[in-house]
Amino acid sequence: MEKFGHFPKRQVIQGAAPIGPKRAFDAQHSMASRRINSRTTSFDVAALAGVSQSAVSRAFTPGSSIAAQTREKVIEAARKLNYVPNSIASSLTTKRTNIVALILGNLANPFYVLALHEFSRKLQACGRQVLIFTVEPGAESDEAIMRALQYQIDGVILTSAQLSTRMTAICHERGIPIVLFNRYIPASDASGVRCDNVAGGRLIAEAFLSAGARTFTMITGDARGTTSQDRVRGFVERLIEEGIKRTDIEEVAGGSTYDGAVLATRKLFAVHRRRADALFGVNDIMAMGAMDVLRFELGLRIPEDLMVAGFDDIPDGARESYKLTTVRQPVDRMVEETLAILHLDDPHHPIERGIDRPIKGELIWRGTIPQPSSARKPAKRQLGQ
Amino acid sequence: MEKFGHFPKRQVIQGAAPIGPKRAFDAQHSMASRRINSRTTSFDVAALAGVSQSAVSRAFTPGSSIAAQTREKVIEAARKLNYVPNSIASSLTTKRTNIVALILGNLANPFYVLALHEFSRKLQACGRQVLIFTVEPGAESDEAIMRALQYQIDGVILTSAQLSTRMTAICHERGIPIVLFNRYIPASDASGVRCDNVAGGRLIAEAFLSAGARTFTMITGDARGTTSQDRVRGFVERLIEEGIKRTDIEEVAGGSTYDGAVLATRKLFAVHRRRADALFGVNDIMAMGAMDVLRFELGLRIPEDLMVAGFDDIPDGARESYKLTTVRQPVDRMVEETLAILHLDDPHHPIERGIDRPIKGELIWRGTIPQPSSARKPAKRQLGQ
DNA sequence: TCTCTGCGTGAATACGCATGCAAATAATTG
DNA sequence: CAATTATTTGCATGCGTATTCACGCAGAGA
Repeated sequence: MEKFGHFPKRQVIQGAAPIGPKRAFDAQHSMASRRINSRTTSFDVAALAGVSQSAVSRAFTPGSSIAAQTREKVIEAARKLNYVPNSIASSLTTKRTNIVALILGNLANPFYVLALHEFSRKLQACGRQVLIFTVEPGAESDEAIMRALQYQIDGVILTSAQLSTRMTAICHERGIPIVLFNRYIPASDASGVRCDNVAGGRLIAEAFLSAGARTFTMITGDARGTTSQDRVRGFVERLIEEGIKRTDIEEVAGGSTYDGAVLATRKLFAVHRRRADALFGVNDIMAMGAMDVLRFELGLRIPEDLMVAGFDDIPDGARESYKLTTVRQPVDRMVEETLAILHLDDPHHPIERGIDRPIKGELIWRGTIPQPSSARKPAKRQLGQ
Repeated sequence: MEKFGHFPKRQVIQGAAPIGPKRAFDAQHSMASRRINSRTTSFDVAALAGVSQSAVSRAFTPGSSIAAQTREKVIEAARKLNYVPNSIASSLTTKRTNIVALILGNLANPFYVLALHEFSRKLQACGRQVLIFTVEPGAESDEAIMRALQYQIDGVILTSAQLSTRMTAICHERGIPIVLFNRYIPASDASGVRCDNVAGGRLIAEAFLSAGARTFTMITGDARGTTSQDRVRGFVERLIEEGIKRTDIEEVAGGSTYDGAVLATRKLFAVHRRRADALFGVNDIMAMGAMDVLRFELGLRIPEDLMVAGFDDIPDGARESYKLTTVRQPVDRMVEETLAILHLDDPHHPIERGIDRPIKGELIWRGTIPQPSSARKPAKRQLGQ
């Protein structure tokens, strides 16, 4: 891809009326405004409103020192010219772009779509923009972060992608906060917000146990991330406490995807002819992949023949086809915490390093585990309308 | 939200070695680089490499006039300082941000996630960034577009949101191309790329007819958009051609969402006790909502008791739980065409107005319509790995 | 050896806006 | 009414980079 291009010079119109040195500026700009693609600038507005460019700037800067009447004049002139302030230019002086980079590693998992939506909503609500970077699942995020830095973003949010120590350092060195979403890196300088995955794993174990399960299978996710590991850990921990033998818990890697879980389930049950009472998909999308294989390829009934649980509580899992019992990750609060750690409102706030903020999830009973008597109504969640 | 903040002035260090006026610039910048949050600039790199700032700029501009040896020196110095060019500053002079605004109206429909992913991938591949705006479904996109304009984006892509004539005009006036994705507005200045929805609707009708259906129901989407209308039109058109009576085709609005389709289906079949051979969900997500009601609330078998078809071919519909027969929208080509109309590579290309580019979809046979003998293997599509 | 190209280079400047500073005006007080 | 104080305003400048212009210099041709 060629980066260079031909950018036309401003044409100097010769026949213009003679003007004094003081008006040179205005003239230059009003000439320019005839050109196609020329933006109208604060000078144009200033000229029309009969004030200085500073006044225009102030009119659009909340809290700055300007008379209400002047502001109105300016706003009116701006309206006439369809003027909008150039955020790019403004960023150059303020050193704030109001842009946050969101690095997405796995859009195939609806959980991250949920997160994206929530981030976008909340950031838009406070006048920021979201710059998206998609990274192939499991790939390094280094390149994406470097690109983000070029755009002088105010902060970086990283979901499901690897983060190198070097990148963390580079961001911090520049005063750019970076927060991991739904993961954390132990003993790292990078901060992160996540669900309390260990506790969540325990909730699932608890649910299975309460329904009488004694032998278990797990489909695990990305082995490099703590997220999957922690869920597994909490799950196993709780089972062991209850006297389950480790040999009665089998795990297979499902790569965090639906398709990966399909393969894993086939291997587990069709090839190895594994018998188990319960299957824990370390996230919902994998649990759903497993369910489809169990039901449609192996002819098993859920939960009668085998119980299933997931983790995340994505909207898809709530549908009648799955009615997946799961642990709800409180996306809303997680997003809130993530933004809080970014301190977008206060550029001078020292960067929060090494924070690990686990947030409790909640067990959502639906149809894939027989429910004890002390039951509540099944919960549901929606995205959008 | 306060926009203003206190930005510390650069501290002038007094005890610095005496320097000539020529080096004042360099000194200022190298002093600055000690400050927290200070970016290293092209001047810093220039100083270290022993060249002028122009040379640094040229080193990072492909195709510019610079000796290979000089470029290397500069790149080396930049590497040492972790320097990356400031795209914001560069945009100020080039008038190109390499940012494209993507306005999303309905992330709850995986089709748009698919599109987002593809846009992101393709744009990143050619060195552009994607600035995301989410708009509540059905809401005006005006505000989002105005925000995008502030950021001097190079183009706007609009999915599933209303576009006012005024906004189209404002964008065009500024030389910003705007393209509708998956919709078009008749007799409008705005260009758009979409699937050939009429033809797609006909494909579905054809499939139903080939399986022997004679009475039909439809769950329709957004009545304001042409997308749903066209699919319905093609569908009905083909049925009428085959001698189906209009009274044997009923339609209910499903609001383009899963939940809306659930309600619509209940109304249609549970309340009105409608009988029909086939149900056409105007998009996959609605067809899936309908299927879940038909199967789990009404106990109907698909396709034995009732055939179903969707439109889009989202990955979710391909799963064993649904195996939805549908029309595949060629996202890949649609995205390509959309970007082509944007002409990002050539800022001087006149804006393409009023283009309507329909792209043929393809019928994907899966399990929800009994398949005639001339069958192919069911197709599958994936997002991500 | 001396012009004629043409490439490489540095100095200077513009891009559009925010802000420190000082001047000017308005509001307040004694 | 004069003396302050508070509020507005304009001027000038800087933010970091791309690009124009003019100049230096090496190799080509005469």
